[in-house]
Amino acid sequence: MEKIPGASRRRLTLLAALLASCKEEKITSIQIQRMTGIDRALIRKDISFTGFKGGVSNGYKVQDLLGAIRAFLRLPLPGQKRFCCIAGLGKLGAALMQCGIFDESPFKIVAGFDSRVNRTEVLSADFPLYPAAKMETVIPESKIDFAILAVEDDQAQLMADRLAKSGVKGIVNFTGQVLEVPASVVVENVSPLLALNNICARVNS
Amino acid sequence: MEKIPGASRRRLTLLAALLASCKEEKITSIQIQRMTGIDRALIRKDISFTGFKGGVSNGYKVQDLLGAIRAFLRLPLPGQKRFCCIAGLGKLGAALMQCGIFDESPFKIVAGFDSRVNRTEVLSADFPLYPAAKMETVIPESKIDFAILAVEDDQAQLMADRLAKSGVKGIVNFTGQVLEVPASVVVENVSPLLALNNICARVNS
DNA sequence: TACTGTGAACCTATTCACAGCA
DNA sequence: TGCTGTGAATAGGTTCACAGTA
Repeated sequence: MEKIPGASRRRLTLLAALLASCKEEKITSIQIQRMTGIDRALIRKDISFTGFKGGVSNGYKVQDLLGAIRAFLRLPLPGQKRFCCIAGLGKLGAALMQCGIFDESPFKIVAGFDSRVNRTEVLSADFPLYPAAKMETVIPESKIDFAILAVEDDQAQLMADRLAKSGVKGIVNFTGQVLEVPASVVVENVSPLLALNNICARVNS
Repeated sequence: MEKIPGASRRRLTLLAALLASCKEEKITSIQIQRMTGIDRALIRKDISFTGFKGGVSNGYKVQDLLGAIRAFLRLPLPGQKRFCCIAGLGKLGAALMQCGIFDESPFKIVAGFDSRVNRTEVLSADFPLYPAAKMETVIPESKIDFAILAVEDDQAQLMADRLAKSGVKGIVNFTGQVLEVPASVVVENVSPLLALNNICARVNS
């Protein structure tokens, strides 16, 4: 992929999510500005990075633009499942695996891990649950690329180390811990506590 | 607060989280670089924005630095609870309210809302659960500043509108929807799907 | 007319490089 | 020596302004 500003990449990912749920046939940069708060010139600039030139005087065709962004960012399509696992099957991890948000998505949970045997035995899912000790073998065998980390904070770094060692490329971090990972692993922090703190810092500034 | 780069503010919030769980007495910018991947010069620059000058040749005192960052960003301390609510008591919302991650935090969930009466009646929590129709009265009365949005995607914008109208200052958005909110409301997107897509975009770049 | 696409200007953010200090 | 703190240089990101187009 051609090098684009990291900030543009994040906005384009967000724009793809927005377009995916857009009911209209066409959309303009001004409408996108209203929906996202991002300046319309910046939106057009971001779109221009993708090489998409389909815009005409009354806006972009939603599906075409979405396709262009997905292709440019190499975002997975719903048909091309990427395999994920959940590490940590407490209340939150169990809810994530059961709540169905991945159902229509390009991501498929194919394994769950917990260090407590009773969790993997008590819970049921339409994919296998393993004791955490099996991570190093199951993750490569099941071709798992991404992990959702939902363990207790005090186990977070330990599990992140094992996920990294097992070869995952990315971790969605629900824990409050800041994870130290090799450069080959990317982390997205989605801790509700961190998010609330970020909100406080933004509100107070 | 003096104006600082938005990127610095986010990093300082992350640094505060890291320091809060740091067991050592002192820490250097190089150690922080190792733990976070952020360049050490940038870390020192960020710290200098807070006005903290406590660093000496063998690093920063962790507690002092943490205090300085919290004061500068006006982050809440565990003792000064900020009141929050959860909107959407499905599997994910219910797990968030029960999993205890807010227990030791400066955030206290004081209300839950769901548009389905059976959810508010079936679930139990140590704070009251209300039908969504009560949001506009309960939120101001209970002095709720922040909301955790965990409804189904198709209700997300509707609920965000009502939260905004009820006066919340910030929304932690667990849904896959991009929310359109007034400028007075800040949104932090923590959708696992968006996070996974961001990871894909970063991995492929 | 109302939009897109984009060079150029401007502003923000990051890195460098080094003085100052324990 | 090994760190912090910070001005200066560079790189990155955003906004402006306008030509081009349906």
